[in-house]
Amino acid sequence: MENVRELFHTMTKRLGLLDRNCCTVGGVELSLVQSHILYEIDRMNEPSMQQVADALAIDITTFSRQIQTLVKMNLVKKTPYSQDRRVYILSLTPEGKYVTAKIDAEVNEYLGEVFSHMSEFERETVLRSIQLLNECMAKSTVCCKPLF
Amino acid sequence: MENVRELFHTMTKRLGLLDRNCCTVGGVELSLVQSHILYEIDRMNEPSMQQVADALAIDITTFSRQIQTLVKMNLVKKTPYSQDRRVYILSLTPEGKYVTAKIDAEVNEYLGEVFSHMSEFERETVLRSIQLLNECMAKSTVCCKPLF
DNA sequence: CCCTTTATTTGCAAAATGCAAGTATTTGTT
DNA sequence: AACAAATACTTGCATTTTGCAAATAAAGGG
Repeated sequence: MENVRELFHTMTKRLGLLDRNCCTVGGVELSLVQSHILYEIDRMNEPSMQQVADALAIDITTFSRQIQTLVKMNLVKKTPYSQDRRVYILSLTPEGKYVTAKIDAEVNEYLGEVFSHMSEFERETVLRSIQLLNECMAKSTVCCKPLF
Repeated sequence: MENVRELFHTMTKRLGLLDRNCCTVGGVELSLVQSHILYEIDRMNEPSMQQVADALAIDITTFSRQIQTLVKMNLVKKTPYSQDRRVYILSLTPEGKYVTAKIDAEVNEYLGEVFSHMSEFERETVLRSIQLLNECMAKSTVCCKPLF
C-alpha cells in the first residue's frame, strides 16, 4: 500500500507502451499523439481545434500542425464554422473513422486479453476503480484541472 | 462496463499530464522521458544502460543520448563495469538523488490529493486494482511482453 | 470606430527520434 | 590460439516534434 508511486509508474509505463504499439493500421502509421487526437475528435461533438487541443492539453501550435498532417493523410476534415469564421470544426473523414475504429478494436483486443487473466468479479472491481480514479483526478486542484 | 477503452483513454490522458507537469524541480528542467529514466535508475539495482533502456522500451540510441544529457546535467553517473568492459553501470549522483526524491514527493503529493477524495476502503480497493492490472498486463502476450 | 480578446497559423530554433553504420569487447567454435 | 558471431554502446545523419513569439484574421465591447 505504501508504494503508490511505484504502482503508478509501472502502470503509466505499460499504458504508454500500449499506445505506442497500437498505432500502425493498414498502410497508415500514426504517432501516439495522433491516435489520441483522432480518438478525441471522434468522441467530442463537432469540436473546434481549440477544444480538442485543450482536452488533450496539447499546445495549440503543435496541435495546429498535427491537424495539418492528419488532413494531408486524409483522416481529418476541417470545416469552417459559419457562426464564427475564426473557428474550424474538426471531424473524421470516412478513412479517419475506419482507422479510428481499427485502433479501437486493437486496443480492445489487448485489454480483453489483459482482463482475461481476471475473474469476473476482479474485472468489475478494476473497472469501477479506474472510473473512480478518473473522477477523483478530475476533482484534483493540484494539476491540469480543466480537462473536462 | 462496456466502455473500457474510454476509461483507459481518460486515465492515460490524465496520467500523461501528471508526468508532464511534474518535471521542473528547483533550477532543473526535466522532460517526461528523463524523469522516467531517473526513476528507473533509482529503482533498479546497479543497472546497465541496456537494462534501463529495455525496462522503459526506449530505443538504445535515443537512450544513449539522453544519458549523455543527464550526465552533463550532473544527475547521472556512468561507471565502467569491471567484469565486462562493454558495459556501463548507471547510478544517480547526489544531485540526481535529490531531484528524483523531489519529483517523487511532488507526484505523491498529487496522488495524495487525488486519493483524499476517496474513503479508506475505496483507496485500498483502487490500489489493489492497479496492482492486479499491472500483473495482468505483465502476463499479456499481445504486446510489449518482456518489460519485467 | 478603436481596443481587447479569441482562434488559428507561421517562423524559428531547440530537442527528440530512429535507422544505419561504427567501435570495442566478449563469447563460442574449431 | 584464431576467428566469426554476438553484445554493449556511440555517432552520423535526416526527419519529426515541440513550443515560444509574432502574425493574421475575426469577434465583441465600450
